[in-house]
Amino acid sequence: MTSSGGTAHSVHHRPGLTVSDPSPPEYDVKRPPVSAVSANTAASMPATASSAMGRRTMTPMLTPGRRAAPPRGRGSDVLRARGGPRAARPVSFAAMPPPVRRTITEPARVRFAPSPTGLLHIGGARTALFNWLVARNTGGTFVLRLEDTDRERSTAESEAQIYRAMEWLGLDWDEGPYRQSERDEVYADAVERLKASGAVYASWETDADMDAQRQAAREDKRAPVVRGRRDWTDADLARFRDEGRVPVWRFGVDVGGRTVIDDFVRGEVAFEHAAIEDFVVARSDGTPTYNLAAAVDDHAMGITHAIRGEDHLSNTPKQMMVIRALGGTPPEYAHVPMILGPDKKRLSKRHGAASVEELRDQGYVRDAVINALALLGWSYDDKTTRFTVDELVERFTVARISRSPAVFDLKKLDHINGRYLRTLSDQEFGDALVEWLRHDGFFTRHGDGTEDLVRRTVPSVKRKMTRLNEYETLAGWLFRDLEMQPDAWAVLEGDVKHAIQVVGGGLGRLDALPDWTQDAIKDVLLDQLHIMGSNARDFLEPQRIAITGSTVSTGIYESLALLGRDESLRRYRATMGRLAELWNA
RNA sequence: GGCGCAUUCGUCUAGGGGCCUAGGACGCCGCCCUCUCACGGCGGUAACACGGGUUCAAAUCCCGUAUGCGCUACCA
Repeated sequence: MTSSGGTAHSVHHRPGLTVSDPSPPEYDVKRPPVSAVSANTAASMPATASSAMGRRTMTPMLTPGRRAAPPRGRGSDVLRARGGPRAARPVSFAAMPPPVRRTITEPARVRFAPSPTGLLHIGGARTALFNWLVARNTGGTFVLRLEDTDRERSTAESEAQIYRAMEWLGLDWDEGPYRQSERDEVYADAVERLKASGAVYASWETDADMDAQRQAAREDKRAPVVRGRRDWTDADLARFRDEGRVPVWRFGVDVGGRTVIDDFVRGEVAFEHAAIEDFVVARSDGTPTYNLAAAVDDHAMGITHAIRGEDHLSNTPKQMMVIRALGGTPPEYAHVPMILGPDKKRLSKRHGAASVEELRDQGYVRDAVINALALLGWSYDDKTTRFTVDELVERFTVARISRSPAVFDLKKLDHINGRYLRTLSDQEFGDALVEWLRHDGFFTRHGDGTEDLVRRTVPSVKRKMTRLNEYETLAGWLFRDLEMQPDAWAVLEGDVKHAIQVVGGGLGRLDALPDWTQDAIKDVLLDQLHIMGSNARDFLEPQRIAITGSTVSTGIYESLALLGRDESLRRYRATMGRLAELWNA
């Protein structure tokens, strides 16, 4: 394998491009179910949120020398030419092996580095998940780092929300959270070293100067890059100082070079330096910019693999340059595709349940969300769509991350959520439901004593629910006095005479029923149905409405059993009363 | 404007020259089950962006075009 990342100017060779292997093609070799990674997961599988969850202590500054350099060898990379050699016959160029997709097998030190400037939305959560999966899968380390160098936009609430969302998802981090705002010395030190080596220079130009440069380049159809003058005379400098000008520090890009990223998901991506401007590394107030801080931290924290959104791809060469100028080796990169809203635009608050916490509030459960997130931009094979978290940990590999952006589909999440809920035992479902209802304030509204009743409804609601927030509409009628919903009343009102006959018939039989069990209720109602010669729907639907006031509820027999004899009969009579009133009017 | 990335059913995707008259899942439609809504079962609808090239053979490789997205800040 060539050195990934590639030094500037380096030429990259693909070993496979030289046709030298005469070994017979391995046709029909099914893709190995998983790459070698699963072997070492057993030991690292405490997938349950355990260790570092909530470990909020700040580990002090890390410096490059602090920990042993992580293994960088690629000897263990799985080189996998899918499908094997194409042609056994005359070797033509068209038969060259396909691009190799590597994966990560050695213990990886990865990081999730959100900027606390808003909600953790599903795009960020997905990135966090992928990193976490790689860490757990390889027996590596998951680092959480807050990129809060933008003091204006970073907020404590946002930071807290990120922690809450990650904890809910069970994405426990092993180190951190580090805050860049608390690592000033690290960046200052790095900038000093860059100054000393001449990698950066003071740029005295005004904003107007730079805008003019960019504008000129643009009109010239050239890359809109900016380069500061480095040949000011002493007199110039003296004048600037007199004027009170303060320089920014720019990275002096080696204009003739190029940087190649050997990306895990995109393959080799090359950038000519001529199109990269001398980017600012330290602002005039001395604070670091993103491209400096991110690079310095990845290096200082010994990050071996940077798995992040594709929006960072274009900035990657800058970060690689910084790290190299510091004498380091950049991490390897995997740029995952963006997640878009239904309108194919970048995800934002406008897109409904775009934040992780909103998903929870709407009654989606953790495992379903994880499952859905994992399938956004990643797949295991051509069939499998359900995964437990443990299975994801075992099977995830960056080699199977897709390259194109994905639209997040709530309908699909609904399906996964419902499917997941139905796999739970009644006990587990009850626990999840009660927890969610408590969080939603259900017991505040209906009283703490209702938990027992909620649990008794579980068998009736479980297979009907897709989201936990549907409980209220399905079973809410049980917890309040009879409230006739307009659409339900309309059904009875549509044929008052029939309604009176049918509801009255049901009431008569139930009133005389000796033992109030679901089976007995069912028998007697069905018997009455036959006696009246009515069809099931015409007879049974009014019964539901009579006691629930709704057209949507748990099953009718179950509902009556749950309500209890006295309350059921009371509601029947109330409904009959209203019907009689209407009839007499 | 420059640079980069991407493009398979409405959506998520499988696919890496012949296993593809393109597979799965969600959605949608129909049927069955049925006390509503669901669930479940069965069946159906629907895609290789376009144009060239390479090849006996292209969804797959190459080139171009189009479109979308990203970066292009003293934002991250």
